[in-house]
Amino acid sequence: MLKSNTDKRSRLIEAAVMLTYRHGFGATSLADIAREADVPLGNIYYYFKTKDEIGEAIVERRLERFRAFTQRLSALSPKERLEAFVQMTIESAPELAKSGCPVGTFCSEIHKGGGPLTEKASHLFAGTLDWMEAQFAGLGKGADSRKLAIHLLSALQGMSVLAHTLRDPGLVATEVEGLKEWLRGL
Amino acid sequence: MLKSNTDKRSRLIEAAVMLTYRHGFGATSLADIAREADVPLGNIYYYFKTKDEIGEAIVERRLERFRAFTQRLSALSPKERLEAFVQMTIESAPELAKSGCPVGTFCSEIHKGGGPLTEKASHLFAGTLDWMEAQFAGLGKGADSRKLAIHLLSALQGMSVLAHTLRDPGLVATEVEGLKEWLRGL
DNA sequence: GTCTATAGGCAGATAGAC
DNA sequence: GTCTATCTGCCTATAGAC
Repeated sequence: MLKSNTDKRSRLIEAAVMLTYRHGFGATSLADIAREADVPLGNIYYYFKTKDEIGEAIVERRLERFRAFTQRLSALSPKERLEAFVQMTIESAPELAKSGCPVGTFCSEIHKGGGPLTEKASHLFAGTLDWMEAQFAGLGKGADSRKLAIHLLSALQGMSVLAHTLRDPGLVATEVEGLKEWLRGL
Repeated sequence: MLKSNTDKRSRLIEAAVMLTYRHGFGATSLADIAREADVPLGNIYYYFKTKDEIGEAIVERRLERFRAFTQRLSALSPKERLEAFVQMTIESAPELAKSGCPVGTFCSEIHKGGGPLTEKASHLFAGTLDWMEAQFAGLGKGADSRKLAIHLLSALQGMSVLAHTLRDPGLVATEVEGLKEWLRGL
């Protein structure tokens, strides 16, 4: 019973993560999520009281994924970790061109609403920035670390917006090459 | 009769531009636009057959504004024009932190839908890129001009996404400073 | 050209049987 | 815990009087 419980809940979140990434949070209906997860519409409300609660679950799932990803980099040096992070964006260039950055597009959309989800969504960027800052600090960048983290994330976000809007995955490789050179020169 | 006609139509577009910028295109209803423009709801359909047609009008209005802006820079040198462009983002830092880049957030949202508006919205970025490319070409950058244009627009978009999501207008000044230095060094 | 009233559909959310 | 049926409200779009 607990198993099927978490199974369904997890399937719902996974479906919500994917559909929201592809079509946006507002454009994804609970019926869409239920169908994708193969769960009856009304049953969603046993797991989530409101649609916004699903939004919170999406944020948490993405945070978990991010933590899992950075943990896999724990054996590397700070500089190698940062390089691995930007390398990841090259590998996901096709998805970036199709739907943009999963974190950036979600945050942008949610922040236009101004509702209670806004604060929760901010954690996604804040968490990424904190991790990047820690890597730059590990590189000996001291007080500049935060600024460098913002600069790096900003560059990746801009690249994603353009690759998405111009539907050009090749743009990712070009911009990332410049970023890697920038990282090496630090 | 023609006057009041264009008046109303123009008021509707202006209201749509503003509300869509603040809350997103999908989250803005025709009723919202009608109320803001002080036009009865049903009367919208005399000017626009569908909501998507309002989206197209939004794109066109923004393109006009962009052309008007670049025309005001015609007396300057190519480098001064680019500097004026990035300077503009500093002046609009408060709005950027509140609602993001008007062009970037609109394009991001529309591109998730995949509808017929998508192509139209692309013109916004394409037009900006073409203009930037022409300035870099005027600087003697030749074949590198397109890449430089993409890099500049990408940096501005990334900055906007972060300023928006972190609600931090101060971030704009910091990033633009780096961009201005980059421009001077070209 | 302008406006009111409303159709028709789909969204989020709930009730209640099982 | 699960699922069907349904409520309520808002959305886009239309009909039709003026």
